[in-house]
Amino acid sequence: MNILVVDDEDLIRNVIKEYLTIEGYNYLEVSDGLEAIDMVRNNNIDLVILDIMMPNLDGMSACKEIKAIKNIPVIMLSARSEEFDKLSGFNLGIDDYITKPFSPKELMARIKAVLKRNDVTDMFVYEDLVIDYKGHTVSVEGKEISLTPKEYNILCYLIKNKNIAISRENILSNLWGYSFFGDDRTIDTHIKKLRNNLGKYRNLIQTVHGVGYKFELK
Amino acid sequence: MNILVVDDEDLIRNVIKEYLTIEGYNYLEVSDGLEAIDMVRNNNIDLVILDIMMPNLDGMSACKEIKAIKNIPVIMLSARSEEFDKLSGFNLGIDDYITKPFSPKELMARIKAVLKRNDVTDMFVYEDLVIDYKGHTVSVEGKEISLTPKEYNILCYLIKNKNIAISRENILSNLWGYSFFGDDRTIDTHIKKLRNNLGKYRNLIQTVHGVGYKFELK
DNA sequence: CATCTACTACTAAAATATTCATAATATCAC
DNA sequence: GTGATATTATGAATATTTTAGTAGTAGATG
Repeated sequence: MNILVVDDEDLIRNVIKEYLTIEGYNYLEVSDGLEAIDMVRNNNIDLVILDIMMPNLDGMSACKEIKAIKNIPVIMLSARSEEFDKLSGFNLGIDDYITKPFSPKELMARIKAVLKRNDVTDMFVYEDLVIDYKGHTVSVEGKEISLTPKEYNILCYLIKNKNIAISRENILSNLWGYSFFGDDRTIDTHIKKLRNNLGKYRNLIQTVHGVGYKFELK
Repeated sequence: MNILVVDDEDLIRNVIKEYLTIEGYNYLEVSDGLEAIDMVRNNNIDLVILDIMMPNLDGMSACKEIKAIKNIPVIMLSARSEEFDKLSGFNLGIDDYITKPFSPKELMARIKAVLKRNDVTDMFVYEDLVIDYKGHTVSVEGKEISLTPKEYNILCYLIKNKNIAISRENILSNLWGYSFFGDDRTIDTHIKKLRNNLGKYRNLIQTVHGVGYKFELK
């Protein structure tokens, strides 16, 4: 289990490190949100502990990005004075929350709980189309199919919004970040490839003429 | 708006009742989780306010059940001492959260906010004519009918203005966006096709001679 | 450097929108 | 009511828009 700790305070990181190591977790650390995103993108992280107040990129934004890259559990840290932030976090998909100063023992308990909880739910299954979010794999009829990151992300995004027609712009702004000024139509190409890869499940991705696409489960 | 309050303390219920009534909401109450589930199953509840600590079935479990029955917003209540419970709620789809003791005014504000957030009014239902705005689908007698974008948009627009006669110009300027220099009469064709697609509901779209069209619900 | 991925441009195909001629219907003056 | 007139409905042909598919290039990755 690789756990990434993101906090700009050395003291905090060191305390958490000590406890994580004792508990047998693999420990990784960075000190701001941007590095965290990089880390998640390039390493096989299983859980992120994220401070809210950080330089470069705050915890909320980082959490959003992280969840977009890979749906791994995130536990947020915050100073007691930031109580209000709690609420705006509800929609970010935060998995747990703890206020500073916290007891390391409590944090460990929460990590265990979150990991356990996510063990069960980290799958999408429809007949024999299975998506293992943790392993980043998709299989059809028991056979793993290989998707590119874009294909995988689009699939997950459509599934997350299943039965909802999603516009190309929406997909772009959610999966490309905010810096893509290219052609909408690149989505079509990804969708085409995705459909081909999905084989007999290709028609779960419906085109909504004049709007975009939709993952439809009856 | 029917709001269900689930709490085993009479005092709390009464306070909330008083405020909800003032605000013009319809108030319903039960005192434990099991009753709450029953209530949601059999009544048209729009929002649930749910205490965490309750006899019979705790708030967390009740919330999970409720969300499974019907996707209505849930606001959780908890005593300050129950801080721990906050966390495990994150994955239950809780819409908001407030700790006791709370100011009724704040609770009202949250209710309003949650209702607004959830009120995308994403369905239109008349007998077995159903429009799923999110999914961009229309079904009659349980069967999905396929509408072109223009047909769909016109239908939605007429429904949005139901029982009001809408001129062709009005439709054009609202749904075509760009300045359309073609023939008004293209609307007639769309209406014709729309009516055909609506099958037994074709006559909900009435012709208002000399004016335009109207979606009429008696 | 070799390979995989993302993107773009272009063409084909499909779906949709519009026009137009004609039939049907409503409205109104009488 | 009747007929003249205006308005709407319909069917079919045509134009336009949108999406799918193809292929190639740029760019990233390892």
